[in-house]
Amino acid sequence: MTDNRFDPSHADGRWQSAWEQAGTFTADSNSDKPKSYILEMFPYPSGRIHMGHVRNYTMGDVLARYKKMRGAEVLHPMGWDAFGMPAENAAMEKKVHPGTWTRSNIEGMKAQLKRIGFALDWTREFATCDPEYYGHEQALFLDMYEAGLVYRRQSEVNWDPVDMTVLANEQVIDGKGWRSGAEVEKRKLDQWFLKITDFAEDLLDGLGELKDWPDKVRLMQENWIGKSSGLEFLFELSNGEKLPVYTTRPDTIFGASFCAIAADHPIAQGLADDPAVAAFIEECKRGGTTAAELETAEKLGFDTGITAKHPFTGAPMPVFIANFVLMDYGTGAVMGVPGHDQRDFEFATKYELPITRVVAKDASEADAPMGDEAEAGDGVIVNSDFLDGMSVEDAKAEVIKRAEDVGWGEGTTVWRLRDWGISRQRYWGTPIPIIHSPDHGPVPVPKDQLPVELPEDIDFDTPGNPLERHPTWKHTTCPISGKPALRETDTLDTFANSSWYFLRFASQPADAPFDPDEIAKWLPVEHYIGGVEHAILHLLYARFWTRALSSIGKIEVKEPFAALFTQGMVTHETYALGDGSWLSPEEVKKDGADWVTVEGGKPVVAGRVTKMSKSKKNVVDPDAIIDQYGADAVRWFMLSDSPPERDLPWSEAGIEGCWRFVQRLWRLFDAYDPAASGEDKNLSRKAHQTIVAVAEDIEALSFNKAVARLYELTGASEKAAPSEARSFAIRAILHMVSPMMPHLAEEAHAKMGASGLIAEAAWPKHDPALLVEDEVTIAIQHKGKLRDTITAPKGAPKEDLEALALASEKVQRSLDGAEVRKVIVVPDRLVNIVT
RNA sequence: GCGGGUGUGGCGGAAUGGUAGACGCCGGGGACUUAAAAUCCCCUGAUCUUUUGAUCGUGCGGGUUCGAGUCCCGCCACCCGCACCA
Repeated sequence: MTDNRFDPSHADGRWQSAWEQAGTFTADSNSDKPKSYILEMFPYPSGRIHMGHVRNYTMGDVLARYKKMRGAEVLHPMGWDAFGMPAENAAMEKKVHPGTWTRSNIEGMKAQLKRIGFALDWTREFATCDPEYYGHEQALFLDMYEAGLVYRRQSEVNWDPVDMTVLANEQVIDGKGWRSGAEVEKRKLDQWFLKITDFAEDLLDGLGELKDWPDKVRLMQENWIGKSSGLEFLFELSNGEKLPVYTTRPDTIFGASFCAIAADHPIAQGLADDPAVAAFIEECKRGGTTAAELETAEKLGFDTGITAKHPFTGAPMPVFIANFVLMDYGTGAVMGVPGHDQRDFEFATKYELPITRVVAKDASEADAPMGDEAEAGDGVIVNSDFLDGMSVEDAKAEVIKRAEDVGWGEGTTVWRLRDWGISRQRYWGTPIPIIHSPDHGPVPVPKDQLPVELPEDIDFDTPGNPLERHPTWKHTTCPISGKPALRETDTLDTFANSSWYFLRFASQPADAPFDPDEIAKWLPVEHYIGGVEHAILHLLYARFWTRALSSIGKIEVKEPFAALFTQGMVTHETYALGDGSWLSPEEVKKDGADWVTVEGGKPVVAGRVTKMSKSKKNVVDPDAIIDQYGADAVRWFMLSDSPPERDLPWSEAGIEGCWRFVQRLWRLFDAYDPAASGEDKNLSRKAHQTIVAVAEDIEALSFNKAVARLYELTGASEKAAPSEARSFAIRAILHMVSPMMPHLAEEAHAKMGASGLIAEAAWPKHDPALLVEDEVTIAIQHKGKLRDTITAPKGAPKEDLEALALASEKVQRSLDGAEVRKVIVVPDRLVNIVT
């Protein structure tokens, strides 16, 4: 008996080699075909590929292979986001060079990716730690420097005391370092910044054109950019100084009863000689910034004794130092309007400051008492002199106009977005190509001296930046004077590396970061797929670099990613012993309805389905699964069942089901008879309908639906007797599953005697004439409930359907002699009888 | 607090306002086999009913409609972002 099974352990490797030898997935920029750039977020080489990568790259792979079948020249590259702190941590823990560690991880992960059979153009592979890549990045940095988009200033930074480095605001989560989890400290350091705020308006407006991005991501970016408009104006203080404040509610200015300044505001700092003031400032800094702490934090203030003169009434108002005012937003000072701002309300209540109503539902409620919270809503201005009776909107404009006329203030726009601090006191990153000259200050490294390469001989015996303490590396000469000078020892934030890699994939000349003509051919990326965790940081920075490079004439394209898709996580059930300690899936087995340990049979609690994570031991290693079931079963699993944007629960039973289907298909392909004759109208129609539907599903990234339809057509083909239509259906299935299960498809394709690679084949053609049903099932309802179904010719006239419906025995029984008042007929669908 | 999302069988999930539960998984029964694996066939929302069938059923409460998982109004629960941003 012949072994009629598909054997991935032989087939997978064979076809992977065949594709590689044929250069099947090498993108040709000079092709006449329409271009299609499919990109998944490149991985950080942390050690091993995990199921999340497999899911992400399988989706992109299906799109890439599908696009190729539809006649596109596809660019589907892969590379490595290779700089970053884990490599340095490994260096410290395992005494291995970050480069060695990274390159070895890349080698291992590349081998893993190859086993899955992704249709990647490996000729374009690079790692961001390649001197060639980061050298070009340094060139781009200098281009931005020359264009005035880079500047250096002393700034208070978020200092991570564990990682000994500066963190971007985005990398501080609840007051803790995003990686180390350590409480972030404030330090003043000279830092390099990129002027992302110059592009705040463009980045915000650009979101409107990104129709194929998830609304969620666009909203998150919109909030992050945080545009607000209002009035910035000056208060004259009793000590002769002037205090600038910013408000979005100039309409409520007559309700102001105090001013509040941040603890690190210059005026507060100027008063810090007073021990009481100094103590209060200290207290403000101590306050936590976690959600829970902020929620419950009491509004605290310190009355400076200074008063501010109200710009309209001239009334003196106390100036407080307050713990709820942030120095780095607006001017670091606010006017307090307790009636219409909740924070001000709480503050005024505590310090017994006047709470005046200046907005009311209508003019007659001007004297309505305030409740126990501020009224931030819309209404009519009251108790406000010349503003009385105006709408909030009109009053805002009027106050701004008067301030500008007299000259004590002006309408402004304030952004939540800050410039991007890119200096990192780290070794494993792109060296910032600047030389600090004693005579000329910071001087760019001449471009012909790029790349500024990292030294190999470094030590990680002590915390801090190894570049800083390297004996020779930083010593160089000033490019202008030739005198001894020092290199900048900070490296670029790793997010810089991932801010332009998609350009380098599209074009990689040796002597330039990219060729703009090549970029124009491929960009924007048609589908960009990755995790939603990059919704703000990476995606905003990448958009910024693209716009910045566009603004200085390096490229034409303004938005890098035409469509974004954020896929869900791969999850798995968790298992724990009674004491709460986690168990891996291999350590447990099912005993009837219960879970027990494999060894000892101790009872196990099957817990929540959560993201695969090492700490919960619910990780499934792709390699082990591929060993057992081959690449195609895993790929099929990744596409089945769950919609791609939702989480996908991994299960042993599920992968076994996929494995069974792989074999089912194999048997079906094996039964293929090219010479079969005879008709099978139903199967033919189903095959043609499936060709259309699966294409639509893939284009909508609804892989789970495409999978379901392929199951259906497979089932129907299995049951059908040999016919020409069945042979057509089998060929169609073969081609339609080929982007999803490419190894099986190639193997079967070859076995059927077809020449060439199915990876190079075209998507099956459907015949529109064969899509049409000639008979349809009509639902018959009585009072909106289904009573019977009948079969009728497609396009049957309404009267016929009505007659057929009324002729139904079941319908007559349901009617039970009642008078038919109305009959609704939807052609080819249903008849609803109303009594 | 603000913003966004989700809610359908034991589970993952289908369903242009028109037969709810396609497809897959789990489960049950059977065939084949010395046996097992593999494979194949049947059943599988709930309740009642001998069959025919009937009633209920898409988080909850209303509404629009001949007809609502789908549209409208009001709630609830869970998940994810952001957060003292003036």
